[in-house]
Amino acid sequence: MSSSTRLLVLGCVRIFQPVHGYDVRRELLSWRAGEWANVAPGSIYNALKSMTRDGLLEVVGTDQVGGRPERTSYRLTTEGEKEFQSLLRDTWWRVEAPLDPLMPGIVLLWAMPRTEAIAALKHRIAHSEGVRTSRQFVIDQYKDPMSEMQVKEMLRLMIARLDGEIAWARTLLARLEAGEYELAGEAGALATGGPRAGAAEPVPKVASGARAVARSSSKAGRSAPPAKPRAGGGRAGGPKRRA
Amino acid sequence: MSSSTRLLVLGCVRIFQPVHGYDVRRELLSWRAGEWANVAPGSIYNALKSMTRDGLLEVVGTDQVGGRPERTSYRLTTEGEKEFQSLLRDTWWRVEAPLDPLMPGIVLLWAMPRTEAIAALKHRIAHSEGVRTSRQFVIDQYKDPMSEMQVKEMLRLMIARLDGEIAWARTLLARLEAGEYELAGEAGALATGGPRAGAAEPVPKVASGARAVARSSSKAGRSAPPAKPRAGGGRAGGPKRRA
DNA sequence: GACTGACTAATCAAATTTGACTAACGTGTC
DNA sequence: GACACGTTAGTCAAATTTGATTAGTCAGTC
Repeated sequence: MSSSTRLLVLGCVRIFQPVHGYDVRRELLSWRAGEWANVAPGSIYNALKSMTRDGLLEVVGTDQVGGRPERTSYRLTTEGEKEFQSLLRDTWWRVEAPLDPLMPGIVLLWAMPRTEAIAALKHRIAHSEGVRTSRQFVIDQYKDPMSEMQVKEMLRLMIARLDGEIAWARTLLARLEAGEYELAGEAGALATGGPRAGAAEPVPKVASGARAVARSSSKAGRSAPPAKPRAGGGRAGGPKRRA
Repeated sequence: MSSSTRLLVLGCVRIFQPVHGYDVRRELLSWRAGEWANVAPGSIYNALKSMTRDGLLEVVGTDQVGGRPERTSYRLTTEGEKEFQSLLRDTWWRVEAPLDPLMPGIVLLWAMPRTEAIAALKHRIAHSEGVRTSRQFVIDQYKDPMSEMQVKEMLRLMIARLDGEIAWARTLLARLEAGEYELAGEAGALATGGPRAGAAEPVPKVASGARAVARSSSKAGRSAPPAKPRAGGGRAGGPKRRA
């Protein structure tokens, strides 16, 4: 399973050990972990099992109350404690960008009419501001000193990310309202993305036109299929190409 | 598959149709889609197949060059075009928080020594600023007018999110340096998270102590296992509990 | 006292994801 | 020409994820 799930389950067992799966599940769900990590019921029981197989957890025993399903209780092994420390460290030291559900939308934004894009952006901004306010409100109201850090810092990070997204959305909104970019149904924009104009040329084996898509710092020298330039002169999957 | 993958593959086929899987794969990988969405080779071929089964795509034909594996070419059906529009719309109108790999770290931060937490935060800030600069640089250098929007806006959103995270990290850093919160090995903090002090009480069935973890706006009234208060008085999975 | 609805504790089939692997083909080079 | 190396095109077993479903318990209520 993903290292997030491993860390979360390991951490949860570590706190409450010995615990059984259902308790871990309730705990994790009470953290709203389903909203920022992959923790569906099945994932938890699976994590418990596979980490037991890997020697990170061990079964303390099983009990049964009435005719209910048996409960299996787990606790960390020494290995598990090591792995927990290691995963926690990794999480904090490795800087990873979160998987962003909006990215695909951005890459394909040109396929939307400008009016809708503008409307959607306005909606996103308003919505995000609402969520922002509500989160801030929770922080301000929150009094339990015991879970100060976990809850408040989580909320603060959420707010910070929201702020970032709101700022970006405003900028893009301004650009779109100013007529920047070419969206669906405009000028030379392609409506359905059918075979590109100019696709007549039989895609000659050009040597290696640079295709600078998000050429960032991290992970230099990947061995993945290197971008091959397409007919049309190294476009990055863009829709445009005047006929 | 996830709707991100569906949208991405559908969008890609839509642009280049008719295309075969390998081309979609190369294109998506050239978008660095693997970094912000689930697009491994297998996922793409699977998406192609299952969307064909669902009637969103149709096979145009197959060809073969020499003794290489056969290539199957796909294009959108009318259904597929509708689904594409619908997914794109959804992506833009539904405001979803990205799955954040740092959240588990925050929830479990108390299990780390303060010195390491501070060091890690400093490292994160420095690293993020570096990435930020590099992204900005790419934007400034980027001249291809054809893919202006896709590339630049993606980078701008990444930068905006980074800015948010950096701001948050600075704040938390300041708090930690000021001695706020109780981390591993400090005062009444629990070292290993073993059975809580006070766990002697056999977890009586308390009625319903509110357990306000990230009680935010969205999704009121979930039917998920509602937080059951634990022995120890409604702690939110926190580590603390003075003996 | 039967019924309703919520809670407990998982399980399982189906769908999805991963990424190493295959196997033919091209190109350069010694 | 033999060999290394990268590319093309996709496959497949294994691991993981999903979430509906099972099946019994319990508190309230009509």
